[in-house]
Amino acid sequence: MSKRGYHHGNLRQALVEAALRLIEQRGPTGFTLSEAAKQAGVTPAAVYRHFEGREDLIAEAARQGYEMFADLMQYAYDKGQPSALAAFEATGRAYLAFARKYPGQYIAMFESGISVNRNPELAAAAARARGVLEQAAADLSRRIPPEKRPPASMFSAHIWALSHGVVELFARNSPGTASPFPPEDLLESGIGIYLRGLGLIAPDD
Amino acid sequence: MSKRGYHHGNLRQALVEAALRLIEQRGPTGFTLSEAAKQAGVTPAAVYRHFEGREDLIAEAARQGYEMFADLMQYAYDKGQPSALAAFEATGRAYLAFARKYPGQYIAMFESGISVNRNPELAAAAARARGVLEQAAADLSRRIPPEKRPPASMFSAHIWALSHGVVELFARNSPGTASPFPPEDLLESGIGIYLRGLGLIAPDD
DNA sequence: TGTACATCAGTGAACGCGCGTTCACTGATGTAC
DNA sequence: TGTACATCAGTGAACGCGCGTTCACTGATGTAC
Repeated sequence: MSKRGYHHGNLRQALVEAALRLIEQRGPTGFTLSEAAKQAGVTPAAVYRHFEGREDLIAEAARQGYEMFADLMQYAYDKGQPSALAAFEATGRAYLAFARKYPGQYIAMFESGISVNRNPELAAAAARARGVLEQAAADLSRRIPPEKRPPASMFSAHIWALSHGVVELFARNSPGTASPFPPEDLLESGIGIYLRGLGLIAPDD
Repeated sequence: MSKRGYHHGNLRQALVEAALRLIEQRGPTGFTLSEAAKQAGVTPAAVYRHFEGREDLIAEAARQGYEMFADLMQYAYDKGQPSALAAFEATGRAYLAFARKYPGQYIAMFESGISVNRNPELAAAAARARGVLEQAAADLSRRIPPEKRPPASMFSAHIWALSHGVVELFARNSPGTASPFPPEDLLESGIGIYLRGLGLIAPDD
């Protein structure tokens, strides 16, 4: 497991990590295969021993991101059990926590322009992440009388969209505007109002 | 006003339009100054008679987008008067309508990575757009008892985030996943539930 | 109406650059005997 | 334990490309007289 010498040891993962660092610092545009290779201490040509090319490297970064994302949300969901409400709220918080803690992965997943259907492993990881949120939404919506219950997938799409919007507009400094509120508060209060609208928490909670 | 010949006539605007077309087709990454010049029937060097460079051209495309965006939302707001609720809902719908109708502008504004503070004109246009939504939110929230009323800027931030999230995740085909619902329905139902949560529309509407 | 001239929007050639990708190679590693 | 050899992860040079930007120029346009 010597890191020095002609053979790297674990170049594949080192390249993914360099790519994540670059994507985080310079955005998906600023990322280059050559720079990632350089940061891993290796010639650009060496990358082709492990990946098909630039896009394939980004896709692997995104895949790893989705795996972590799904794990994190699953963990939050489990921890909130047996309360469906607690599980759901923890899952929502995990979304933002992930975006904050792993910005490189988040950007690779949602802003790099790579399709989630690029390869089966990536698609599977993304589906798993989506599944956790939908499960949490389904659990919670079972408490709503069936005739006024929205489909669980719509419910979770609302929360996903709100979370994503908060991340993109207020949790990143890119638009130049300082966010008016801490993103965590913004998301938490938004979800709170939404759940009240569904009758899932008391109006004067 | 002859379009042919040595002098173009209105090259500046032609370049902006070519840029918008390219941004729409290939994303902010795929856009190049040279290609925009070519599409406008002109040498790349000619661009420098009208813009400082590539970024400046994108910024102008975004500025025009913000102006249209603000106009559209202002029009929707006015049209919904005197009902605060109708005005607000129309404004929300205008958000999505803009994103759909002017994808090039939308991408230049929100996905190109250019800062809204890049130049004063751009900042002013963006502030005007934000102002319309905040006004609509403030009007509407006046109906909520003061002690349980969230700040209007938080209120409008929630709606902006939800709208933006719906656009990014479900109104574009980029993630590869077919959207589970029409984005318009998703946004309308999401806003409906949210407003119910604020007590602004009847629980069993 | 005609001529001289200033203006300035465009040309076209050139630049240096870093990119992604390919290729024949080399030398470190690990295994068979 | 030592030697021969297969494997294969990395090298380094080369490629063609299109990019953004600069520069001295040219020729169309419009105005003054």
